[in-house]
Amino acid sequence: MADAGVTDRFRTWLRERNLPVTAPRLAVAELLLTADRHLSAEEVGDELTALGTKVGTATIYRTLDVLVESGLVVERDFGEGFKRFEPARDIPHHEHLLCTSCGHVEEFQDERLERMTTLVAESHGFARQRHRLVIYGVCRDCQRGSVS
Amino acid sequence: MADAGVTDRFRTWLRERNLPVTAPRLAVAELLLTADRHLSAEEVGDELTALGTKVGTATIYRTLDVLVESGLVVERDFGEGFKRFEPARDIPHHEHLLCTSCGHVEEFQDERLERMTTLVAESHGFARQRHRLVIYGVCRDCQRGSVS
DNA sequence: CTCATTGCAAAGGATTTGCACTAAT
DNA sequence: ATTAGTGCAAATCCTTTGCAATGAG
Repeated sequence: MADAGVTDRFRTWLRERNLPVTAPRLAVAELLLTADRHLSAEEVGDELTALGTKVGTATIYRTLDVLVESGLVVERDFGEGFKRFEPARDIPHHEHLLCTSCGHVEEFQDERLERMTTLVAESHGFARQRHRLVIYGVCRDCQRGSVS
Repeated sequence: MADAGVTDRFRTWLRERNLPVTAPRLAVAELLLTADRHLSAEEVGDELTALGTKVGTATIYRTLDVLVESGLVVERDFGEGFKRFEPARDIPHHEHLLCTSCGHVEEFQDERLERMTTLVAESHGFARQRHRLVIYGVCRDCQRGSVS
């Protein structure tokens, strides 16, 4: 299965700096790197428990930090009161659409945004570092049926 | 002084729905409505204490809720781990620039953003509700001198 | 063996809530 | 008098930290 390869980058990254390659770390990494959704720390824990690979909360948070540091995972804050994590794909920078009804997240890109934010920052005397755009709305599915 | 008039809108709003017009509420409202910065709940409390008008934390949060409900104040989340509040001015919608060094906040407008986000949302099947854009960078002041 | 990681439980920061008490109308 | 608001402390939510036990290299 190709999935095994997903955690290899993390394995390598750990070995490169003589950090222990442990089962909990690999479990979190594999789950997150193959995830198709933007997961919260709690969700990561729940999914792992469901998979029979229970990992302590502290370890989850600590591993998430390591994954973010490794650059394999990106941390997101959509103003929900907690953070979500997504695998860092090749996409250089992308924005998010968040369904305020079910929490579903979609992504999109817009190069104009990059230029626009740089110009705005400059005109205010700011040295731009990054930006964050989130569009809130109701997704297709939620617009239809009841979301019980 | 013209400042007194600032809280009148809040007074009226409260009276209209038979809600008690209390000293703590007016204190929070006056401070916030005349603020020139985006304040956090904690800052509101500190400033009030400094002014000799100490208000309990719970009351501050409860009053902030009321103020937001009244539409006189707007709540912002810049991903700092806490919320900030600003008086709702006439500006229909504006974006923010946040200095990652000192926390200074500046605002700007861009009508194109409104249109762009609506189009993007539509193309993804989302019914757009609102959006949030924050540009992070280092402000002019922080780019110079040391920020001790 | 040695040092980093793990897990649990306690600690933290921001915000909320329960409740007896006080105040607005 | 009523009814809602107030402050305090306890409680919650998400996340971090202390520490003894465990495991990777």
